[in-house]
Amino acid sequence: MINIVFFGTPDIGLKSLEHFHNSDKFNVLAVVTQPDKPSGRGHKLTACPIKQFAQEHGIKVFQPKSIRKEPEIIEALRELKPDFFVTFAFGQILSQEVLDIPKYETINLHVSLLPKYRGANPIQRAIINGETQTGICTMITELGLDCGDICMTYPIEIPKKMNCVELFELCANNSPELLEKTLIGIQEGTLKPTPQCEEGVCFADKLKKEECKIDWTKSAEDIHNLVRGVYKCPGAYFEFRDKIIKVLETEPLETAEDKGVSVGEFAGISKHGIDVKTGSGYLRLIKIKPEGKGEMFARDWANGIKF
RNA sequence: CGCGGGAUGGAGCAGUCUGGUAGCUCGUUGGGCUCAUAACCCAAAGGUCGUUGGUUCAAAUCCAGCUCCCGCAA
Repeated sequence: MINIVFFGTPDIGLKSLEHFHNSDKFNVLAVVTQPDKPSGRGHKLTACPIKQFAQEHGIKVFQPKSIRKEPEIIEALRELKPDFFVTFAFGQILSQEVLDIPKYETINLHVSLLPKYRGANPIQRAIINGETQTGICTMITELGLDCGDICMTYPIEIPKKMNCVELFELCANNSPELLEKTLIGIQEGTLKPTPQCEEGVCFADKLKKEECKIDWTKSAEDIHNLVRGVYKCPGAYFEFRDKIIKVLETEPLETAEDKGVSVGEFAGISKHGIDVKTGSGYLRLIKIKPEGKGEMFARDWANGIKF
């Protein structure tokens, strides 16, 4: 039986926590997660998905504001005598004092093929940049940003039409197995972590709202990548009559025919969607979500607009 | 009590301020035109206007309560 403490916050780690909880090879001693925050309409305090799961299954929960500065929690973790810490989208930086607690190691799961896309938003950045492949990997957590030695990797293909929510799910689904193999490998001493290659390091910065505004002078392909890369979180958008129109699904068109409109204007409306001229090629808007409204086909939206 | 938008035939909207015949763009069904069509023409079906109560001769519209959906912000 391997004793672990799970550090995580959003639902991408839920599958992994669930896997450890249900496995008879592992024992989840406790969960460490971010404090409840006001969220949603009405600013009600909301527990994160990891905390909700832990509470429903009677797992002890710690919620430090900053784990480095709360000796009581650090002491409590030490007394649990864990074999491993597992971190997965926790959202706080650990201190060396914390890293030294587990008997073996602190293992982090990162959703990219390191050393590429270190940082906060690797999944979305990979899609925005038009990557055709990414992956997940486990690593030894060190003090720097996603710079520890790599334990195991698992590549994942990104089809041209996949959006970030689908990719999130793929990563989440493949994570439990990789974590399990990593922990067992390290415990048995059969797995030797290897340092990251310093060549090819790049960072996936946090997404800024401004980046999600569609710049029609870019190519149809680039905009398409942005749309699926930030799908629903927070969503690519443009403005129309002072309203924000989010774009959920698009398709770059092959046609080279010039329809005689300027960049950013609607070149045609068909039952398939709305075609917009971009800096290079045309982009067909298929599904959108106007401000204050639900998700709808672009065609339906156009029906209600009086041009 | 964070700020705001919305609920009207199957879809998207207008109409609400100023109460008085249920409207627009589509979709569906049938018919016509055409070599042909996703194009065009004609016709039809389809709505307790979110819900409850109030005001009124009369409420989608005015007043009050309730339910549900969504955007911002965090």
